[in-house]
Amino acid sequence: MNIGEAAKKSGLTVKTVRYYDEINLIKPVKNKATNYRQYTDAELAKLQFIGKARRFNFSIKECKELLSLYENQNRSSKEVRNLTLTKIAEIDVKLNELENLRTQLSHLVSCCKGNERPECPIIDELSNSDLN
Amino acid sequence: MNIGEAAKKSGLTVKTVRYYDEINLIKPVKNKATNYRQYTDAELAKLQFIGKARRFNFSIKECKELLSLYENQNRSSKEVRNLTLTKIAEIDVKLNELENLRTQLSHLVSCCKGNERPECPIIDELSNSDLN
DNA sequence: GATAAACCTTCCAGTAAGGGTAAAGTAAAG
DNA sequence: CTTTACTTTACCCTTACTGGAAGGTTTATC
Repeated sequence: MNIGEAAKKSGLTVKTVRYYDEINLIKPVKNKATNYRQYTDAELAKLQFIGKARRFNFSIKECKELLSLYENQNRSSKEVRNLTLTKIAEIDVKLNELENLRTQLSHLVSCCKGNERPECPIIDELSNSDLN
Repeated sequence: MNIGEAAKKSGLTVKTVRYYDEINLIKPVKNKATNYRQYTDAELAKLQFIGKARRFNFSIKECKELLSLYENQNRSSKEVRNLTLTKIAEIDVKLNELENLRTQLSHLVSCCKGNERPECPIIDELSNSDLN
């Protein structure tokens, strides 16, 4: 199938699919006559695989690893599991950071009257040179 | 003061400070003879202000807005408060996304034996062409 | 058969927010 | 006088694409 159909069926954009070819993630053969990319069903499945892994927040590099595990019939499920656990740990770090930020910003907002006057505890805090 | 000192006192890298000059965020005067950037105490304070706002997850563009409010003695605290509330809302969206991801990934991990065998529910789920 | 719409191609530029490195000028210390 | 530390500009690299221009191909319509 052509790139447009592959894109539609995988839920990716044509641009993205072309990009995955460019970075050697999923390289289709090319029709010699037209120079069009030709995607097989197996390649479509990989595109779908990548799309889902990306939605699960795996980076392209991690997707490459997952893809090679996906293609390797001798893989151990432990490898995949470990990759996923690492990803969860990263998400936890990010969650913590964001929760802290939220707490601090909420606190600032609760201190700020939010009226027409210039006095603003938020600006005051940002002006404070302590690094917290 | 020279850029090194300004960077150290603001907790930013020299590269970052130079970048802020480049994008017209904080432009110091230059010593004509040496072509070195000369930072005043007021500019140092702004660097510290930006550094803190960045740590609070404000983008450079938002930092520009906050900086102009910081410098505007006639600002209303409402403006600052609204910017902050918007930022909190963005953080909430991101928190939600991450929590969902975490839940889904945790579920997958709990289904995966993580042994030497190739059967892996995580890969199976990623291979599933449903978009969830 | 001509033409237009709907595909497809490559190439170039840009995003956010800097990081890395090189070559070269300047300053301070010994 | 030399070494070391600091500074300058300039350039490319990062992530994961997105947008657009200029042009080739295919399909549908007149």
